[in-house]
Amino acid sequence: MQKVDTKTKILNAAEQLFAERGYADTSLRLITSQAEVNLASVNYHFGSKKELIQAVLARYLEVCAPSLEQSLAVLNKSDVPFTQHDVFNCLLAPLLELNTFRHRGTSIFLQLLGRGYIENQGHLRWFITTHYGKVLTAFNKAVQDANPDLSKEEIFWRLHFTLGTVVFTMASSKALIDIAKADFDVDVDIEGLIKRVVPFISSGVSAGGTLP
Amino acid sequence: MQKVDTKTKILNAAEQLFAERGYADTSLRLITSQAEVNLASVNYHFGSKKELIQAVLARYLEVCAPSLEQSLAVLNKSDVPFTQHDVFNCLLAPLLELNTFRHRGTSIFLQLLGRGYIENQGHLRWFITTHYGKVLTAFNKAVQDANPDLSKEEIFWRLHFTLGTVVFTMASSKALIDIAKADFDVDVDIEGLIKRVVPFISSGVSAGGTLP
DNA sequence: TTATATTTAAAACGTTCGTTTATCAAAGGA
DNA sequence: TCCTTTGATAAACGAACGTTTTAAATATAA
Repeated sequence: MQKVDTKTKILNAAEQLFAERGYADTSLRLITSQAEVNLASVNYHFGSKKELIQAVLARYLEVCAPSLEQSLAVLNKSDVPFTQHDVFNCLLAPLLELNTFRHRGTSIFLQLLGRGYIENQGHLRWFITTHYGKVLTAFNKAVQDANPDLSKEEIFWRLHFTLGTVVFTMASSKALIDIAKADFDVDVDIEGLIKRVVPFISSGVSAGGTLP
Repeated sequence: MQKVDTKTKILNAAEQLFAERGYADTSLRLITSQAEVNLASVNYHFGSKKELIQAVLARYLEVCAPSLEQSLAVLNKSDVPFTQHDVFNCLLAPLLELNTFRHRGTSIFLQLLGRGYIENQGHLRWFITTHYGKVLTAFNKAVQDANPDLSKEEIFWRLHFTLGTVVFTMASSKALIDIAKADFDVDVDIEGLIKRVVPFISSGVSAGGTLP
């Protein structure tokens, strides 16, 4: 049995609890007791709770961001026209790749991202933006090219609607999956959830103008 | 100048702060200082913070729920077929009606609802469900009738996606409106936001099956 | 080995929170 | 009138939190 150092034990326990309960509702005492390390070691290794949160996210961003950038770059460099469906597919592969990086990695990452957006903590918004700026710009460009009929402003709104859909779905994915099991006796995992949400948001983004 | 009693002053200050900052991030001390009343009066008049939160929501539910029920009942009793667009329009009028009940009432109510869903406080989920059970059932039936090709399970998922879109949009409406003003120099109010989100979710709910 | 740096451990600090208590003023009814 | 109820106010309570301090233990290098 390999020895896992304290820093990693903290990160593993923290990402699980942050995803399940949110950042504010997860105390350092809960994390350290779950990780079976001392309370003070969080501040020793990470400096503060804020920096721990950023470190938890950083582990995923380091894996995900380059993969996403490359995927979008291929699409944007291409000469053949592409659809909104292609754009979302660009996101899908790098996101699902996180499941090989860690068990339930995709779900955890999207939940962490969602919690960060929902809990109004400026430092996280800033942290994500600085690490995701290039990806977001590339993604925005791809969506514009896929929907030449939509104004930039319309795209702005619809991408935020999309973000809301995904973030909310992931943040409450556990509850949704449990309800689906109880009400419809179906087993849905995170991949099944994504497969169901993509048609929804694809159709929404490419929808016609304001209803008559 | 009419005298406003302490209870109402607390409710007014609380709903504003809850909508802006969320329930957990709004302390009773902030509420009572804003309302210019004594700290202990919250527990005197409402019993606890939980009950204050429920009282804040109740003021809106009492106005909104009957109106929504009636609106949906008319639709469900009708013999002529209706579309998804009609269903959402059923929600629109009672929701916008809240703007006459209170300044920015629609926005505040949807934000309160969204915060309640996002902040995983069981008592609020329970409170909303018991007060909204009939409306939700009627709404669900209307959506099924408007989309006979979709299975109940598919509708279940898409309605939760819709909920996520609306809730997230409303919870961050202030930020979104500010960004839109800065980036596109447009003034969007809550009504404009709804007009933009309805095509998105309408198209999403009625979308075709899983993408190939 | 000794000396130095790193990591763990326990305890306490200072703050904020929801809630409770104790006291007092005002109002209402018999 | 007196007495009870209702409401307002200041003060304090106990718990939980992030963080800091202090000291001991462990690893590293000379």
